[in-house]
Amino acid sequence: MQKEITIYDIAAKLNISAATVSRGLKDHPRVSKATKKLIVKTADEMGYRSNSFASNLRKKQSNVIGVIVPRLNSNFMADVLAGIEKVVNNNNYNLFISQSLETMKKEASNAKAMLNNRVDGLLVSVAYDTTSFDHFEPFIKRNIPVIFFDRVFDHAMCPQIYIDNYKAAFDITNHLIKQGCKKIVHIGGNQLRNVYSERFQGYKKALEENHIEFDNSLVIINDLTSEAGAEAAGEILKMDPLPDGLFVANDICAVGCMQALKKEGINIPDDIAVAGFNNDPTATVIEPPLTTVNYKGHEMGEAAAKLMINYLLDKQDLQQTHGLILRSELIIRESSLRDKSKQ
Amino acid sequence: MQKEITIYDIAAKLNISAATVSRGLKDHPRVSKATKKLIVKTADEMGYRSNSFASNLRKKQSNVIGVIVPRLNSNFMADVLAGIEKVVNNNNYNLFISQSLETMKKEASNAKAMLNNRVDGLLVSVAYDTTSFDHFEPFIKRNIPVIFFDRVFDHAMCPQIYIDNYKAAFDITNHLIKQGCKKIVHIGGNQLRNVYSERFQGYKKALEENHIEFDNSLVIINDLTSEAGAEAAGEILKMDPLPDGLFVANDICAVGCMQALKKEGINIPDDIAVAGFNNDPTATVIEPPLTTVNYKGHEMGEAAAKLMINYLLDKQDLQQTHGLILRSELIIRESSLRDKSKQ
DNA sequence: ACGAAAAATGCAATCGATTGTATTGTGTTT
DNA sequence: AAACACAATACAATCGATTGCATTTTTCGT
Repeated sequence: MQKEITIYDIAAKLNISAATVSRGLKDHPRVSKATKKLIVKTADEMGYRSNSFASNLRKKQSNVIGVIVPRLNSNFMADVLAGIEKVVNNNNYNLFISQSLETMKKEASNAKAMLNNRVDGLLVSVAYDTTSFDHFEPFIKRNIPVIFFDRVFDHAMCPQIYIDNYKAAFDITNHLIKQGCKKIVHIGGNQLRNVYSERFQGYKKALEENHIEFDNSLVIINDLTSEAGAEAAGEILKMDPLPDGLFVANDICAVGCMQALKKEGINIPDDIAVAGFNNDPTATVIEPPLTTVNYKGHEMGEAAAKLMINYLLDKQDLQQTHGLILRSELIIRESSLRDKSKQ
Repeated sequence: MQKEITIYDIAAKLNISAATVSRGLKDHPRVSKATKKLIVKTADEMGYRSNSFASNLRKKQSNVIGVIVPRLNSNFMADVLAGIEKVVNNNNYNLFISQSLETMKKEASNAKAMLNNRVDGLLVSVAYDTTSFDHFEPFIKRNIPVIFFDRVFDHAMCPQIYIDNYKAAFDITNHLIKQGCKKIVHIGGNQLRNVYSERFQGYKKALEENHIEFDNSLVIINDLTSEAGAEAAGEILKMDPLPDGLFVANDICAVGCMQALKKEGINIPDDIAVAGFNNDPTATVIEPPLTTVNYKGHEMGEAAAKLMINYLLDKQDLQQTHGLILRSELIIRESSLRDKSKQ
């Protein structure tokens, strides 16, 4: 194994100073074109690679952006990460990625690791049970930007990127009502999280506007997994009379619930019209295909990363953009579409 | 914003040397317990965080492991990453993650970035069109371990982690034949990649053992997306007589194909029995549920990460473990199960 | 209480790139 | 040919933690 080449080795070989080599390699205007060319050529020949540790130490920045997500193995998050990676990579930054596995404890320890590894910025979608901001305070104190996406946390110094969950939930519930639903069950997630509480509020608002009384016994809160969906189906089937509509806060859970309902002979959409949220791949595979809200993770990832990069490059004021609301769209499929002639 | 605290600040405050502080912080045996406690306490009070740049520079290691995958937004890869992250994180390493987007070009540029960022090791699942090892050579030259998983590349210095694709494909094809299939179509991916060529070979071998003549016109090679599956369905429907079995090299494509076939009135499994590969979430949602090969990405990720960590910690010989074959299992569902009484 | 061994701490070089300032070199003007 | 401007390059300090070796302090046996 060869010894690593440094700028000093290059300098020695060319009989010039290391300072000039350093400047030459990064295209500094104070180095003549001829010398530059020679330096680059020699560096190449000698198999030089810049030592980022030394450079980072001196420059006090790492060109690394940290990302903390609840889980890596979720379709939505994978999309988001793909979007982030694309932007970050195009700007010569690198990504540190870790998952909180939905607990604040791990989220905090991840944040600490990111801090010690001196990320230049942090992108976060918070865990299911995060209630405190303490683990992010050290970043704020040091002026390291923290940006929240999707599952956001309110903090004056942290921009947020999300969709209008309230409106989307309102629209989709409204749609169910228009299809003739009068008794609509809502399956939601932890109300601590904006995404789930807003979806719940949107649902309530739609009921209200349509003069349907809100009934708390029609609300089921769980962890929105497929299994939880199947369990919820059990609860639904016990309701008397049966509900005629169902709005679930995510597709995975909606699909799990649909499968269980179908097994019990429930006809969708005629007995119960169903709508989900997220436009998961399974939504188009289930029969009937699931009405849902589409919001592209890839775009959200790109938006979050771009905001971060712009801040890091221009040092523009982060507080100027406090919120960034991305577009979402209602996708109506057969799971909620009733034959108008029957009504 | 406060100035960052260094070991010198701590040393000054305690009237001891920076060397002792450094040793005290990392629990070096040559520092007395009393001093250690004092150092840690003071560091804590002063809000000290270690400067990883300086430490890395001196120690010539980064405690970072790089991962290059074809795509982040695939269910399987997300599982793998979750597994990797878990192990790596438990061992105080961090993850650099990037995606090649299935092109060797981006894979090479990612590898270069990883090299310059001085990862301590590299985990790779190669892109669709990777034909050369050149971009990994610099790692080998520097003794930086490179481990391939799932989509592996043959190289004497690089351990590989994968499942027995050949056997799994053989078994699943065999299963189709046992269900009475005589004319089985295979939809496969780029034959450059071990995973797809081995699945193809396993399919051929099963035909051979069952004295069914291999027919190249029954083989469709595409990029295994859902859309490609739908297209393939078109080709299948043109075959005369229709095939009675279908083995697809991944579930996403199989599901896309099934949906298209069903739309044309094909009955699955009675007209055509179908089997996929991967046990994607959609496999249990499609109707009828899809027979497939289950291999857990999470486990594969853990295995790859553990091998890497063990090497990095113990500097044990990497070449000892050249291949690590993980278990996979055939999951038989209704898409391939024919009523025995009918046969 | 003395010397030797053991324990605790300090010294100073090192890792490699960056950058403010100083110096050298080149060319132009008159 | 002297004087000056300006381009090109060199010098040397700096970033903060680590570690081999030297030095000081403590412990303990006799």
